[in-house]
Amino acid sequence: MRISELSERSGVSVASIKYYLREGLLHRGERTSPNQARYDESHLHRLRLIGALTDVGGMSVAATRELLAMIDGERRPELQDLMGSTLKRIDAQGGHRPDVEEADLAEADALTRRHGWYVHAGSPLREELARVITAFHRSGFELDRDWLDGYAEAAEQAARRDHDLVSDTDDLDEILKIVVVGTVLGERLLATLRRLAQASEAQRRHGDRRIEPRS
Amino acid sequence: MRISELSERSGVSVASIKYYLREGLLHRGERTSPNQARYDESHLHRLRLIGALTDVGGMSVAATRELLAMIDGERRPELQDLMGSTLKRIDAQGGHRPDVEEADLAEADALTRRHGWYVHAGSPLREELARVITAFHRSGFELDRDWLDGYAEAAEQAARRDHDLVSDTDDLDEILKIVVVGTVLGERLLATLRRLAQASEAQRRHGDRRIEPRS
DNA sequence: TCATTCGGATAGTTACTCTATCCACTATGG
DNA sequence: CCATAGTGGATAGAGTAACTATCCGAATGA
Repeated sequence: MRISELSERSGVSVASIKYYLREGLLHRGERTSPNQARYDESHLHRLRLIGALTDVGGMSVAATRELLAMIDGERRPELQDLMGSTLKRIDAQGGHRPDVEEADLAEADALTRRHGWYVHAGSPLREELARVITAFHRSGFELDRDWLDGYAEAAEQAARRDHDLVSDTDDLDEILKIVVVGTVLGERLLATLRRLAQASEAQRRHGDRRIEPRS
Repeated sequence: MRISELSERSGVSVASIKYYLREGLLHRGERTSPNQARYDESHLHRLRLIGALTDVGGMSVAATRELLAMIDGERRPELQDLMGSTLKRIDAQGGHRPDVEEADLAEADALTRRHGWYVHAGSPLREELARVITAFHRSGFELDRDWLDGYAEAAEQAARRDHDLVSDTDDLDEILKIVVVGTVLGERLLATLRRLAQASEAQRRHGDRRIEPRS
């Protein structure tokens, strides 16, 4: 098919497709002449994946390109690197990092140790966890230990589910894709479910009571 | 204190503080003369909160303003509205919404029904859940029912923890603040913990095995 | 044939988040 | 009391991200 049909079928504008081609998120079509190319189903799938990662996953185009490059096997990472790399969609362009306090790093380490998690000392995830803890503190919250542990258990449960899914297959390409997409989309899924559960829990505990305007 | 001291103590540049003032995220200082104002601790706290929400929470300035307005009690929302509104940080400016497929809405409803969650038919969360499910499908995944339920249980566990925290107090202002900050920062916390748990689980299941380059 | 469409390059647009400059005025050290 | 550095506020500019529009010459298709 040609670019206009690809555009129609994917719902992505021709201009945007060209943009993704330029940016290297989408592989070029097969050239049939110096200025004519043919696209196929693989391009359609790729566009859908790009849409899922950017729209729902909230990833930047740059971060999406990196992730897709990993899926394509151009740079085969360790699982840890891969998860660290997806952090970049929050960092935006990874420029600034609010300083992490030493005490919060210690709190982060204590948490992971309580749960018996293996965390490399230089892991970006370790820093990120400390940063989130710092953010809580600077917002005026002291973190309850039980609350943190509850969250960690919830995270563990989700992670176990992810790996159960992976265990079904031996195809490395498929595993990688599941991990990548599962990390990004699974995060949105978990966040949305948490909000639903919160709203439902509020209903359950407080019935129809609303938060009233202040007197 | 004057603006330069506020800047030093908060680590936010004077220009940025002025920007937040302009944008209505930060309340004006007490004017002591036509062109002189005094700032206090409340401004410092607010700046820290802004930093937590934007840097760690990844929220836009516009979305942050809305959330802060709710905390300030200018518009007292229901819990559901409030959670829905935080979705906006993904929407960016709420412009485009990828169409949700009917079947995915049904799948979303089935999921919430299985868990006995109360979800209003017009809830933005219901649509968002369907959208995430659509994103999975369009990325080439069929969602395993057990996997989804596992995620839902994890979300429920996290939500219960949040409400345990809220139950400690009767101060509506405090509850609102906990819900808002807890929703945004808690999401980052849960996401980070999930990645840590994933990495750790990978280690546990596969030992030192790496993903090797393709032969 | 001849208007339409194509791929590709380049330039322009919009939105967001700051940052820099300007101004009239104020506080302060000497 | 004066020089100078700092202040609040307004306005304009800068940098980035993610498109979007325009242009071109070649190629397709009725």
